[in-house]
Amino acid sequence: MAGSTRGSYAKTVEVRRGIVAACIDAFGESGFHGASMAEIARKAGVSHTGLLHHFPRKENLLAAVLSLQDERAAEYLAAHQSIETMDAVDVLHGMISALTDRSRPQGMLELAAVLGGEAVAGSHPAHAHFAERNAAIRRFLARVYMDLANADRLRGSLSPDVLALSTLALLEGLQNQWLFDPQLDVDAAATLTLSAFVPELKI
Amino acid sequence: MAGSTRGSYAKTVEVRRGIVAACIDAFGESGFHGASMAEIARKAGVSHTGLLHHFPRKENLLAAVLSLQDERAAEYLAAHQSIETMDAVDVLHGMISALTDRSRPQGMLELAAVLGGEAVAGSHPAHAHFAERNAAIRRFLARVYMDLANADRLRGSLSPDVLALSTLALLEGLQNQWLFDPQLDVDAAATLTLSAFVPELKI
DNA sequence: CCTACCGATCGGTAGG
DNA sequence: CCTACCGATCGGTAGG
Repeated sequence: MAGSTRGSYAKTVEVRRGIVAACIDAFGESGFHGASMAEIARKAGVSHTGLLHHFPRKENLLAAVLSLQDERAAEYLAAHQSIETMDAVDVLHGMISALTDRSRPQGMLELAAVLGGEAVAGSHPAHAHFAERNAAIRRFLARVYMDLANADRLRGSLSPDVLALSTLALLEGLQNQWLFDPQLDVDAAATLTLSAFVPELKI
Repeated sequence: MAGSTRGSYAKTVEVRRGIVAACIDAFGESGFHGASMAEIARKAGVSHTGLLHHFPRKENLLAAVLSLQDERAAEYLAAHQSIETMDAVDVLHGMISALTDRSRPQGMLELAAVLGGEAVAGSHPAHAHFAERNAAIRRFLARVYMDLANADRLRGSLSPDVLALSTLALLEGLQNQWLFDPQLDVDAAATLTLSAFVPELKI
């Protein structure tokens, strides 16, 4: 009957969710190449072959994790109002406070940093994904800075494109430094540094 | 006789050098976990077991590569005058121009970026090494900025420590962005951004 | 004939 | 620095 069918589907969804959660854990800890299918299966509480039933290839796990990241990012933007109605300075503040936000579901943040770092390698299966993701963030930030420039809320003579590139580099770089040394106050460093270009960011 | 002994040593040194060069290539392309011992042996022109004769464990290869990096960095500092006699602004210029310097021996630069990115993972065998290396660079940069502050050649109110942290984050972040998109003019972005704090850096 | 898995094991390759 | 291998594990697949 329909009930049992729905039950089956529901269980599949749940198991797959658990597997992806295990991947976030495993990839965030050891990277894509450093994590093994066996380790992921163990963390997810399924057998090795059970894991393969749901995700026939290791790269399918990577794709699922990257999709979830994109989904979460879209949800975040939707929840925190649309980009259109959000003030540019609030956008920057939001990106900065996300640097060390431990309240984010599980280790999504560390995962992004670890995979993004590992994907610097040209042959990494997620290299193209992060290249496109970085370009998208730069385009987004360039619009933010363009808005600020048009409203005369920018200090200095740097172009929106240069500011976008340097901001992304600074934030990603600070996040990495923080993962190497959680003692560092990278939120303050980000705010103080960017306030040289966006005075309203002060404090 | 002494001659043959010397010959043996010379060959060992040469073979090991070739193996380390192969590692720079392989690790820079695929990362530590992504590269295989077989691939490294092939690149170095030795057998799998020949490789294991010189480096019994994969992590020994990583250690050799990291040592060579440290050695090269020390040579660089020695060649470009001692830090003491070098002007602070020239130091910053040098670090910026190193970002995309293709003339550096082989792929030492990409290697550093790929391993440094991969080592963001807490369980990575080079994690502690890069944590210490980052801390050393921050200490060095803090001294550079302290010198500039004492000579009143700094703009703004950021502390040397914050400037050091943000500078390292910016430069490493820009290097990563450049590896994802070599079209980007990251040297200009670095110079323009840092010139907000060090006016003499202009152009 | 589907699903959600299992225990066992494939051929090949990892580091050693 | 080679051939001949190991115990374990890799990603992936067999039948049920």
